[in-house]
Amino acid sequence: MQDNQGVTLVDDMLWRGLIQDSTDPDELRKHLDGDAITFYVGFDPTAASLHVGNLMQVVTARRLQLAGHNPLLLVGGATGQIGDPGGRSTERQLNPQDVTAGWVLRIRDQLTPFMTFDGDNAATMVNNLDWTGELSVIDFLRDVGKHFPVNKMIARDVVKNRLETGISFTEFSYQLLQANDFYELHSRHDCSLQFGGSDQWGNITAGVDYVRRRGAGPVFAFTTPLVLKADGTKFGKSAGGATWLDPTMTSPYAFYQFWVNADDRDVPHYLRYFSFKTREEIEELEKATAERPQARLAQKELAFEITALVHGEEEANQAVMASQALFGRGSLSDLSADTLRAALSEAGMTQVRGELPTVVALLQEAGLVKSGGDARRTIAEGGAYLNNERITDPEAVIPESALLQGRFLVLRKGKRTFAGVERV
RNA sequence: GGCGGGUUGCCCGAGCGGCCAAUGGGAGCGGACUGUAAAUCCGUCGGGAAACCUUCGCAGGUUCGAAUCCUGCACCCGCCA
Repeated sequence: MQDNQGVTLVDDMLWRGLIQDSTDPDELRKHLDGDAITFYVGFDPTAASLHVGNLMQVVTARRLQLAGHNPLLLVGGATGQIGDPGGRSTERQLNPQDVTAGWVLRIRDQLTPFMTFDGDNAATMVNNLDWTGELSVIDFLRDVGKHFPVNKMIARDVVKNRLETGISFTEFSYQLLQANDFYELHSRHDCSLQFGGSDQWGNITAGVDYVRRRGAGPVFAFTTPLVLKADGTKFGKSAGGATWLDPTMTSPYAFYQFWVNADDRDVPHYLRYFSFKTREEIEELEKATAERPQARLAQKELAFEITALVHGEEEANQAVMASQALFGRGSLSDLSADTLRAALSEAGMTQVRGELPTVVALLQEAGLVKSGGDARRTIAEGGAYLNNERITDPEAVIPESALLQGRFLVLRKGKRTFAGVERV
């Protein structure tokens, strides 16, 4: 598998830094750069939507499919009910089964646009509940459990880290389920490769070992690196919480802004991990950033590409347009009614009727502050703006003349949080 | 089963009868500097315009007055069995 410039899939992935750990690197290369194979990557339904932290896996699966391999996208209806003990110090709160089942459907829908489901190497959705749900306790303990030495299970980092603080048998068993998934997918779909985030390495190798113990295989695996941020904070969090892929949970505008605001030092990594641009294009962007960082060219290109991938090109264009209108140099009063409406809708629009309220009330209604005190504080700190002019009097009633195009107000908190108001 | 320790604001963590809406740190938020970046510095961080109201696991009680004392309940963590 290689493109017309002779760069193989593995070469490209190595350059991008997508391979953190792998079983036998030479074998992995032969496998991935050879004939089409079937691979799987799993997503557990632990929330109603995937977030940018999951994007690495989604995009990598797409990369492999574009290179000609056959994807199995597993949404863990079974494992999602058990809970991966990894990456946390306390027991998970189990969600009701019907909630998890609902999330499975949503996440399946969410994954769909990233992959192709027809053609020679069509992707397939699978759910481990299909083979785990009916497994009896006796069968599970005899057929699966017998292959897992507890001493090895305990030695795995994720379990070891929890031994002090506590881990239930439920979560302790998680690795058996994931290992069994690999075996089942190997038997049912001839799946020979699993990948996942580096936090999944233990679970993944448990699967590789298990397949071998059952006399099948060989199967291969690799993990993608944890996305790190230069400032040491967690990737994916931005003002107020996670950045979700679901447009009702994180608007396309906010999603676009998430990427635009990426730290200069992180952008080169993000481009490699998430973008489908070529190596030459990426290196070009890096050069541009080094020369004129304030132009944020790389951030903008990255933000557009990822937003278009996740939300479609139309939404991405809207986000760009809104960003230009709101952050642009020009005066807001120069914007047309249509542009204002569209831009503010992207940022979040609130409607008010009749008399315009005080700025404190308006800031609250627009959702920029969480209480009246918060609004007053923000104004006192000089962080509240109406139509890009700093608000100084919290009790001021907004005059009719402030309405842009006779009906819009642009509220801003701090440097970059906008909200629109439309008087109807 | 026994003994001891713990449960405080988003998180960590002081407080141990009034001066406590509760020290300190982190996160968050705002300002300055910039580039919608980083670093740094400053400010802010329950609700209320205020009076004042609601918070310190839950429910009662003692007291003029409790996060602080007592009783019961729940959960967590050690040590012993």
